[in-house]
Amino acid sequence: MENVRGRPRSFDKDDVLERITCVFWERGFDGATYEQMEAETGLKRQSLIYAFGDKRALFLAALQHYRTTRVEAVCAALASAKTAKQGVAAAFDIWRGDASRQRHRGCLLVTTAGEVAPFDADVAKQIAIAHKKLLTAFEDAFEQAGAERSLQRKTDAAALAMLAVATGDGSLLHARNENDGGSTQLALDSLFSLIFD
Amino acid sequence: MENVRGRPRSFDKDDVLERITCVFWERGFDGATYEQMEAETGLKRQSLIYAFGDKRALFLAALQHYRTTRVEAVCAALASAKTAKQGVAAAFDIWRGDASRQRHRGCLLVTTAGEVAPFDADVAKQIAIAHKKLLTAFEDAFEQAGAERSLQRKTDAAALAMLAVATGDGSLLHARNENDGGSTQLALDSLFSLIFD
DNA sequence: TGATTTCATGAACCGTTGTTCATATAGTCG
DNA sequence: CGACTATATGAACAACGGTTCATGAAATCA
Repeated sequence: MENVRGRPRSFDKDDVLERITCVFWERGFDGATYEQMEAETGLKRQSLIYAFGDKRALFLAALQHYRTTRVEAVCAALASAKTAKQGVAAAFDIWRGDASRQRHRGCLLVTTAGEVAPFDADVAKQIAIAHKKLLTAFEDAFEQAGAERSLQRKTDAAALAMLAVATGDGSLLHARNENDGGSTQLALDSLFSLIFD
Repeated sequence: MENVRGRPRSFDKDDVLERITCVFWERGFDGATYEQMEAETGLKRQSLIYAFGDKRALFLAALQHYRTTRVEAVCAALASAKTAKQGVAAAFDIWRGDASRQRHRGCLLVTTAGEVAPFDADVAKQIAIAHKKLLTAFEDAFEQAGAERSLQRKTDAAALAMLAVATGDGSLLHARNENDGGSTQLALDSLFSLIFD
Protein backbone atom coordinates (compact mmCIF):
# COMPACT_ATOMS: atom_id res chain seq x y z
CA MET A 1 0.00 0.00 0.00
CA GLU A 2 1.36 3.36 -0.95
CA ASN A 3 -0.95 5.14 1.45
CA VAL A 4 1.08 6.81 4.12
CA ARG A 5 0.00 7.39 7.64
CA GLY A 6 -1.34 10.69 8.79
CA ARG A 7 -3.91 13.07 7.48
CA PRO A 8 -3.90 13.12 3.69
CA ARG A 9 -3.28 16.31 1.79
CA SER A 10 -6.54 17.90 0.73
CA PHE A 11 -5.22 19.46 -2.47
CA ASP A 12 -3.24 18.50 -5.55
CA LYS A 13 0.28 19.75 -5.08
CA ASP A 14 0.96 20.29 -8.77
CA ASP A 15 -2.27 22.15 -9.24
CA VAL A 16 -1.46 24.46 -6.37
CA LEU A 17 2.07 24.97 -7.67
CA GLU A 18 0.64 26.01 -11.01
CA ARG A 19 -1.44 28.67 -9.29
CA ILE A 20 1.47 29.82 -7.18
CA THR A 21 3.53 30.12 -10.33
CA CYS A 22 0.92 32.40 -11.83
CA VAL A 23 1.04 34.69 -8.81
CA PHE A 24 4.81 35.07 -9.01
CA TRP A 25 4.54 35.39 -12.77
CA GLU A 26 2.21 38.30 -12.42
CA ARG A 27 3.59 40.12 -9.41
CA GLY A 28 7.23 39.20 -9.19
CA PHE A 29 9.00 37.84 -6.15
CA ASP A 30 8.78 40.87 -3.89
CA GLY A 31 5.38 41.85 -5.20
CA ALA A 32 3.82 38.48 -4.49
CA THR A 33 2.30 38.13 -1.03
CA TYR A 34 0.90 35.21 0.88
CA GLU A 35 -2.42 37.01 0.87
CA GLN A 36 -2.57 36.79 -2.93
CA MET A 37 -1.50 33.16 -2.87
CA GLU A 38 -4.23 32.39 -0.38
CA ALA A 39 -6.78 34.02 -2.65
CA GLU A 40 -5.43 32.16 -5.68
CA THR A 41 -5.22 28.72 -4.10
CA GLY A 42 -7.89 28.80 -1.45
CA LEU A 43 -5.34 27.55 1.05
CA LYS A 44 -3.91 29.21 4.11
CA ARG A 45 -0.34 30.39 4.02
CA GLN A 46 0.73 27.94 6.68
CA SER A 47 -0.37 25.08 4.49
CA LEU A 48 1.72 26.40 1.64
CA ILE A 49 4.72 26.81 3.89
CA TYR A 50 4.21 23.34 5.25
CA ALA A 51 4.02 21.83 1.80
CA PHE A 52 6.72 23.78 -0.01
CA GLY A 53 8.80 25.72 2.49
CA ASP A 54 9.27 29.46 2.91
CA LYS A 55 8.71 32.08 0.26
CA ARG A 56 12.04 31.59 -1.45
CA ALA A 57 11.52 27.82 -1.66
CA LEU A 58 8.06 28.49 -3.04
CA PHE A 59 9.56 30.73 -5.68
CA LEU A 60 12.21 28.21 -6.63
CA ALA A 61 9.54 25.52 -6.96
CA ALA A 62 7.53 27.83 -9.17
CA LEU A 63 10.57 28.52 -11.36
CA GLN A 64 11.26 24.86 -11.81
CA HIS A 65 7.61 24.20 -12.56
CA TYR A 66 7.62 26.95 -15.13
CA ARG A 67 10.76 25.64 -16.73
CA THR A 68 9.62 22.03 -16.96
CA THR A 69 6.33 23.07 -18.51
CA ARG A 70 6.59 26.25 -20.57
CA VAL A 71 10.22 26.14 -21.64
CA GLU A 72 10.19 22.44 -22.37
CA ALA A 73 7.10 22.96 -24.50
CA VAL A 74 9.03 25.25 -26.78
CA CYS A 75 11.92 22.82 -26.97
CA ALA A 76 9.54 20.00 -27.73
CA ALA A 77 7.89 21.99 -30.49
CA LEU A 78 11.29 22.57 -32.04
CA ALA A 79 12.35 18.96 -31.80
CA SER A 80 9.18 17.19 -32.86
CA ALA A 81 8.33 19.11 -36.00
CA LYS A 82 8.61 17.60 -39.45
CA THR A 83 10.95 20.24 -40.79
CA ALA A 84 13.13 22.69 -38.91
CA LYS A 85 11.27 25.59 -40.43
CA GLN A 86 7.98 24.24 -39.12
CA GLY A 87 9.60 23.70 -35.75
CA VAL A 88 10.71 27.30 -35.47
CA ALA A 89 7.28 28.45 -36.60
CA ALA A 90 5.67 26.31 -33.89
CA ALA A 91 8.04 27.65 -31.24
CA PHE A 92 7.31 31.21 -32.28
CA ASP A 93 3.61 30.44 -32.12
CA ILE A 94 3.92 29.42 -28.51
CA TRP A 95 5.62 32.70 -27.76
CA ARG A 96 2.93 34.57 -29.60
CA GLY A 97 0.40 32.85 -27.39
CA ASP A 98 2.29 33.79 -24.26
CA ALA A 99 2.56 37.36 -25.46
CA SER A 100 -1.14 37.74 -26.13
CA ARG A 101 -2.30 36.35 -22.82
CA GLN A 102 -4.35 38.56 -20.57
CA ARG A 103 -2.75 38.01 -17.22
CA HIS A 104 0.90 37.32 -16.43
CA ARG A 105 2.39 38.00 -19.80
CA GLY A 106 6.06 37.83 -20.51
CA CYS A 107 8.43 35.15 -19.30
CA LEU A 108 8.67 34.35 -15.63
CA LEU A 109 12.26 33.24 -15.90
CA VAL A 110 13.92 36.02 -17.83
CA THR A 111 11.82 38.92 -16.63
CA THR A 112 10.71 38.25 -13.09
CA ALA A 113 13.47 35.96 -11.96
CA GLY A 114 16.02 38.22 -13.58
CA GLU A 115 15.39 40.77 -10.88
CA VAL A 116 16.36 38.30 -8.19
CA ALA A 117 19.02 36.32 -10.02
CA PRO A 118 21.96 38.64 -9.34
CA PHE A 119 21.46 38.10 -5.63
CA ASP A 120 20.43 34.46 -5.56
CA ALA A 121 22.61 31.78 -7.11
CA ASP A 122 19.86 29.16 -7.19
CA VAL A 123 17.56 31.43 -9.13
CA ALA A 124 20.38 32.27 -11.51
CA LYS A 125 20.93 28.57 -12.01
CA GLN A 126 17.33 27.97 -13.01
CA ILE A 127 17.60 30.74 -15.55
CA ALA A 128 20.86 29.40 -16.90
CA ILE A 129 19.47 25.91 -17.35
CA ALA A 130 16.41 27.13 -19.19
CA HIS A 131 18.46 29.47 -21.31
CA LYS A 132 20.85 26.77 -22.35
CA LYS A 133 18.09 24.29 -23.16
CA LEU A 134 16.34 26.80 -25.33
CA LEU A 135 19.57 27.78 -27.01
CA THR A 136 20.64 24.30 -27.94
CA ALA A 137 17.15 23.43 -29.12
CA PHE A 138 17.18 26.35 -31.49
CA GLU A 139 20.74 25.67 -32.53
CA ASP A 140 19.85 22.12 -33.46
CA ALA A 141 16.87 23.36 -35.41
CA PHE A 142 18.89 25.88 -37.37
CA GLU A 143 21.57 23.36 -38.12
CA GLN A 144 18.90 21.04 -39.41
CA ALA A 145 17.44 23.92 -41.40
CA GLY A 146 20.84 24.44 -42.96
CA ALA A 147 20.88 20.82 -43.99
CA GLU A 148 17.36 21.14 -45.33
CA ARG A 149 18.42 24.24 -47.27
CA SER A 150 15.48 26.23 -46.01
CA LEU A 151 17.63 29.07 -44.64
CA GLN A 152 17.73 32.32 -46.51
CA ARG A 153 21.48 31.92 -46.55
CA LYS A 154 24.24 30.16 -44.69
CA THR A 155 24.60 31.54 -41.18
CA ASP A 156 26.10 30.34 -37.93
CA ALA A 157 23.46 28.26 -36.19
CA ALA A 158 24.60 29.27 -32.71
CA ALA A 159 24.40 32.97 -33.51
CA LEU A 160 21.01 32.47 -35.07
CA ALA A 161 19.80 30.64 -31.99
CA MET A 162 21.02 33.47 -29.80
CA LEU A 163 19.13 35.90 -31.98
CA ALA A 164 15.94 33.88 -31.88
CA VAL A 165 15.95 33.59 -28.09
CA ALA A 166 16.86 37.23 -27.58
CA THR A 167 14.08 38.33 -29.89
CA GLY A 168 11.61 35.98 -28.28
CA ASP A 169 12.39 37.16 -24.79
CA GLY A 170 12.36 40.75 -25.95
CA SER A 171 8.94 40.29 -27.47
CA LEU A 172 7.57 38.68 -24.34
CA LEU A 173 9.06 41.51 -22.36
CA HIS A 174 7.41 44.16 -24.48
CA ALA A 175 4.12 42.33 -24.36
CA ARG A 176 4.15 42.81 -20.62
CA ASN A 177 4.30 46.56 -21.01
CA GLU A 178 1.68 46.98 -23.66
CA ASN A 179 -2.06 46.96 -23.84
CA ASP A 180 -2.48 45.98 -27.45
CA GLY A 181 -1.14 42.47 -27.51
CA GLY A 182 -0.59 42.43 -31.23
CA SER A 183 2.16 44.79 -32.19
CA THR A 184 5.04 43.02 -30.51
CA GLN A 185 4.42 39.97 -32.64
CA LEU A 186 5.72 41.89 -35.61
CA ALA A 187 9.22 41.30 -34.33
CA LEU A 188 8.84 37.54 -34.52
CA ASP A 189 7.18 37.71 -37.93
CA SER A 190 9.93 39.91 -39.20
CA LEU A 191 12.65 37.67 -37.87
CA PHE A 192 11.06 34.57 -39.28
CA SER A 193 10.85 35.95 -42.81
CA LEU A 194 14.38 37.28 -42.50
CA ILE A 195 15.79 33.90 -41.55
CA PHE A 196 13.74 31.76 -43.88
CA ASP A 197 12.65 33.04 -47.22
CA MET B 1 19.94 87.89 -8.17
CA GLU B 2 19.08 84.28 -8.66
CA ASN B 3 20.17 83.35 -5.17
CA VAL B 4 17.19 82.18 -3.23
CA ARG B 5 16.72 82.56 0.46
CA GLY B 6 17.33 79.74 2.85
CA ARG B 7 20.07 77.22 3.29
CA PRO B 8 21.51 76.18 -0.06
CA ARG B 9 21.49 72.57 -1.14
CA SER B 10 24.79 70.91 -0.40
CA PHE B 11 24.73 68.50 -3.35
CA ASP B 12 24.14 68.52 -7.07
CA LYS B 13 20.64 67.27 -7.69
CA ASP B 14 21.39 65.73 -11.08
CA ASP B 15 24.44 63.96 -9.76
CA VAL B 16 22.45 62.46 -6.93
CA LEU B 17 19.67 61.47 -9.31
CA GLU B 18 22.21 59.65 -11.43
CA ARG B 19 23.30 57.64 -8.40
CA ILE B 20 19.74 56.96 -7.35
CA THR B 21 19.04 55.73 -10.84
CA CYS B 22 21.88 53.25 -10.56
CA VAL B 23 20.47 51.86 -7.34
CA PHE B 24 17.06 51.26 -8.87
CA TRP B 25 18.71 49.96 -11.99
CA GLU B 26 20.59 47.38 -10.02
CA ARG B 27 18.05 46.35 -7.40
CA GLY B 28 14.67 47.11 -8.85
CA PHE B 29 11.94 49.15 -7.21
CA ASP B 30 11.11 46.85 -4.33
CA GLY B 31 14.68 45.72 -3.92
CA ALA B 32 16.05 49.23 -3.59
CA THR B 33 16.13 50.56 -0.03
CA TYR B 34 16.87 53.94 1.43
CA GLU B 35 19.82 52.37 3.17
CA GLN B 36 21.43 51.58 -0.19
CA MET B 37 20.65 55.02 -1.50
CA GLU B 38 22.24 56.57 1.55
CA ALA B 39 25.36 54.52 0.95
CA GLU B 40 25.40 55.44 -2.73
CA THR B 41 24.79 59.14 -2.33
CA GLY B 42 26.23 59.91 1.10
CA LEU B 43 23.00 61.64 1.98
CA LYS B 44 20.39 60.78 4.56
CA ARG B 45 17.06 59.44 3.41
CA GLN B 46 15.18 62.46 4.68
CA SER B 47 17.23 64.69 2.44
CA LEU B 48 16.33 62.56 -0.54
CA ILE B 49 12.69 62.61 0.40
CA TYR B 50 12.83 66.34 0.90
CA ALA B 51 14.43 66.90 -2.49
CA PHE B 52 12.52 64.42 -4.62
CA GLY B 53 9.52 63.12 -2.70
CA ASP B 54 8.71 59.61 -1.51
CA LYS B 55 10.08 56.40 -2.95
CA ARG B 56 7.72 56.27 -5.88
CA ALA B 57 8.49 59.85 -6.88
CA LEU B 58 12.16 59.02 -6.58
CA PHE B 59 11.66 56.08 -8.89
CA LEU B 60 9.74 58.13 -11.44
CA ALA B 61 12.48 60.75 -11.42
CA ALA B 62 15.04 58.03 -12.00
CA LEU B 63 13.04 56.63 -14.90
CA GLN B 64 12.80 60.01 -16.56
CA HIS B 65 16.48 60.63 -15.99
CA TYR B 66 17.29 57.28 -17.53
CA ARG B 67 15.09 57.95 -20.50
CA THR B 68 16.44 61.40 -21.23
CA THR B 69 20.02 60.17 -21.06
CA ARG B 70 20.35 56.52 -22.12
CA VAL B 71 17.45 56.15 -24.50
CA GLU B 72 17.97 59.50 -26.14
CA ALA B 73 21.60 58.59 -26.70
CA VAL B 74 20.57 55.65 -28.85
CA CYS B 75 18.11 57.79 -30.80
CA ALA B 76 20.76 60.43 -31.31
CA ALA B 77 23.22 57.84 -32.57
CA LEU B 78 20.66 56.68 -35.09
CA ALA B 79 19.78 60.16 -36.29
CA SER B 80 23.22 61.73 -36.46
CA ALA B 81 25.11 59.07 -38.40
CA LYS B 82 26.26 59.57 -41.96
CA THR B 83 24.46 56.54 -43.33
CA ALA B 84 21.59 54.59 -41.84
CA LYS B 85 23.72 51.49 -41.67
CA GLN B 86 26.32 53.31 -39.62
CA GLY B 87 23.57 54.67 -37.40
CA VAL B 88 22.23 51.23 -36.61
CA ALA B 89 25.76 50.02 -35.98
CA ALA B 90 26.33 52.88 -33.56
CA ALA B 91 23.06 52.20 -31.75
CA PHE B 92 23.92 48.53 -31.43
CA ASP B 93 27.32 49.51 -30.07
CA ILE B 94 25.70 51.48 -27.28
CA TRP B 95 23.65 48.43 -26.38
CA ARG B 96 26.74 46.29 -26.46
CA GLY B 97 28.33 48.68 -24.02
CA ASP B 98 25.33 48.54 -21.72
CA ALA B 99 25.34 44.76 -21.91
CA SER B 100 29.00 44.42 -20.99
CA ARG B 101 28.87 46.71 -17.98
CA GLN B 102 29.75 45.30 -14.61
CA ARG B 103 27.02 46.66 -12.44
CA HIS B 104 23.39 47.31 -13.31
CA ARG B 105 23.25 45.68 -16.69
CA GLY B 106 20.12 45.45 -18.74
CA CYS B 107 17.66 48.23 -19.32
CA LEU B 108 16.07 49.98 -16.38
CA LEU B 109 12.93 50.79 -18.29
CA VAL B 110 11.98 47.52 -19.90
CA THR B 111 13.29 45.16 -17.25
CA THR B 112 13.00 46.81 -13.88
CA ALA B 113 10.15 49.18 -14.56
CA GLY B 114 8.30 46.42 -16.35
CA GLU B 115 7.69 44.74 -13.02
CA VAL B 116 5.92 47.80 -11.70
CA ALA B 117 4.26 49.06 -14.86
CA PRO B 118 1.17 46.83 -14.75
CA PHE B 119 0.25 48.41 -11.44
CA ASP B 120 1.38 51.98 -11.97
CA ALA B 121 0.12 54.02 -14.90
CA ASP B 122 2.84 56.67 -14.62
CA VAL B 123 5.56 54.07 -14.84
CA ALA B 124 3.83 52.48 -17.80
CA LYS B 125 3.72 55.87 -19.47
CA GLN B 126 7.47 56.37 -19.13
CA ILE B 127 8.03 53.00 -20.72
CA ALA B 128 5.61 53.74 -23.53
CA ILE B 129 7.29 57.05 -24.34
CA ALA B 130 10.74 55.54 -24.45
CA HIS B 131 9.53 52.60 -26.49
CA LYS B 132 7.87 54.79 -29.07
CA LYS B 133 10.87 57.09 -29.39
CA LEU B 134 13.18 54.18 -29.95
CA LEU B 135 10.80 52.58 -32.39
CA THR B 136 10.36 55.63 -34.59
CA ALA B 137 14.08 56.35 -34.53
CA PHE B 138 14.80 52.88 -35.84
CA GLU B 139 11.95 53.04 -38.31
CA ASP B 140 13.34 56.25 -39.77
CA ALA B 141 16.76 54.69 -40.01
CA PHE B 142 15.50 51.62 -41.81
CA GLU B 143 13.47 53.69 -44.20
CA GLN B 144 16.56 55.69 -44.95
CA ALA B 145 18.49 52.47 -45.34
CA GLY B 146 15.94 51.36 -47.89
CA ALA B 147 16.51 54.55 -49.82
CA GLU B 148 20.23 54.07 -49.54
CA ARG B 149 19.82 50.51 -50.84
CA SER B 150 21.93 49.10 -48.03
CA LEU B 151 19.27 46.63 -46.89
CA GLN B 152 19.69 42.97 -47.67
CA ARG B 153 16.28 43.16 -49.24
CA LYS B 154 13.12 45.19 -49.14
CA THR B 155 11.38 44.81 -45.82
CA ASP B 156 8.81 46.77 -43.87
CA ALA B 157 10.69 49.40 -41.87
CA ALA B 158 8.25 49.33 -38.96
CA ALA B 159 8.53 45.58 -38.59
CA LEU B 160 12.28 45.80 -38.80
CA ALA B 161 12.31 48.48 -36.11
CA MET B 162 10.19 46.29 -33.87
CA LEU B 163 12.63 43.47 -34.41
CA ALA B 164 15.66 45.61 -33.64
CA VAL B 165 14.20 46.93 -30.40
CA ALA B 166 12.96 43.52 -29.29
CA THR B 167 16.35 41.98 -29.96
CA GLY B 168 18.15 44.82 -28.23
CA ASP B 169 16.04 44.60 -25.13
CA GLY B 170 16.29 40.84 -25.16
CA SER B 171 20.06 41.05 -25.34
CA LEU B 172 20.21 43.53 -22.48
CA LEU B 173 17.92 41.28 -20.52
CA HIS B 174 20.12 38.24 -21.04
CA ALA B 175 23.20 40.21 -20.17
CA ARG B 176 21.71 40.76 -16.75
CA ASN B 177 21.49 37.05 -16.13
CA GLU B 178 24.90 36.06 -17.34
CA ASN B 179 28.41 36.20 -16.06
CA ASP B 180 30.26 36.19 -19.35
CA GLY B 181 29.24 39.48 -20.86
CA GLY B 182 30.16 38.49 -24.36
CA SER B 183 27.89 35.79 -25.63
CA THR B 184 24.67 37.80 -25.77
CA GLN B 185 26.22 40.19 -28.22
CA LEU B 186 26.07 37.45 -30.82
CA ALA B 187 22.39 38.18 -31.19
CA LEU B 188 23.02 41.76 -32.24
CA ASP B 189 25.83 40.77 -34.57
CA SER B 190 23.66 38.14 -36.14
CA LEU B 191 20.76 40.50 -36.63
CA PHE B 192 22.96 43.19 -38.12
CA SER B 193 24.42 40.91 -40.76
CA LEU B 194 20.97 39.51 -41.48
CA ILE B 195 19.50 42.94 -42.11
CA PHE B 196 22.37 44.46 -43.96
CA ASP B 197 24.56 42.39 -46.20
C1' DT C 1 22.15 91.39 14.20
C1' DG C 2 17.79 89.19 14.27
C1' DA C 3 14.11 87.32 11.45
C1' DT C 4 13.05 84.17 7.94
C1' DT C 5 13.48 80.49 4.84
C1' DT C 6 15.31 76.31 3.17
C1' DC C 7 18.15 72.28 3.87
C1' DA C 8 20.07 68.36 6.96
C1' DT C 9 19.47 64.79 10.15
C1' DG C 10 18.47 62.04 14.61
C1' DA C 11 14.72 59.65 16.30
C1' DA C 12 10.36 57.84 16.76
C1' DC C 13 6.45 55.86 14.33
C1' DC C 14 3.68 52.52 12.06
C1' DG C 15 2.12 49.33 8.70
C1' DT C 16 3.03 45.42 5.96
C1' DT C 17 4.58 40.83 5.56
C1' DG C 18 7.10 36.71 6.28
C1' DT C 19 7.54 33.42 9.93
C1' DT C 20 6.61 30.63 14.03
C1' DC C 21 3.68 28.59 17.87
C1' DA C 22 -0.05 26.07 19.42
C1' DT C 23 -4.11 23.54 18.57
C1' DA C 24 -7.73 21.18 15.99
C1' DT C 25 -8.66 17.73 12.31
C1' DA C 26 -8.44 13.55 9.42
C1' DG C 27 -6.60 9.79 8.16
C1' DT C 28 -3.73 4.83 9.05
C1' DC C 29 -1.94 1.15 12.01
C1' DG C 30 -2.03 -2.29 15.79
C1' DC D 1 -11.18 1.81 19.54
C1' DG D 2 -6.96 4.27 21.14
C1' DA D 3 -2.14 5.52 19.52
C1' DC D 4 0.22 7.77 16.09
C1' DT D 5 1.30 10.72 12.23
C1' DA D 6 0.66 14.18 8.92
C1' DT D 7 -2.15 18.09 7.46
C1' DA D 8 -4.93 22.56 8.33
C1' DT D 9 -5.46 26.86 10.43
C1' DG D 10 -6.15 30.67 14.06
C1' DA D 11 -3.29 33.67 16.33
C1' DA D 12 0.67 35.75 18.00
C1' DC D 13 5.42 37.24 16.80
C1' DA D 14 9.16 39.83 14.93
C1' DA D 15 11.47 42.66 11.80
C1' DC D 16 12.39 45.18 7.88
C1' DG D 17 11.52 49.41 5.64
C1' DG D 18 9.03 53.62 4.33
C1' DT D 19 7.24 57.71 6.36
C1' DT D 20 6.69 61.52 9.56
C1' DC D 21 8.07 64.60 13.51
C1' DA D 22 10.99 67.65 15.68
C1' DT D 23 15.25 69.97 16.02
C1' DG D 24 19.61 71.95 14.44
C1' DA D 25 22.33 74.32 10.76
C1' DA D 26 23.35 77.55 6.92
C1' DA D 27 22.24 80.84 3.99
C1' DT D 28 19.65 85.70 2.58
C1' DC D 29 17.11 89.92 3.65
C1' DA D 30 15.76 94.05 6.33
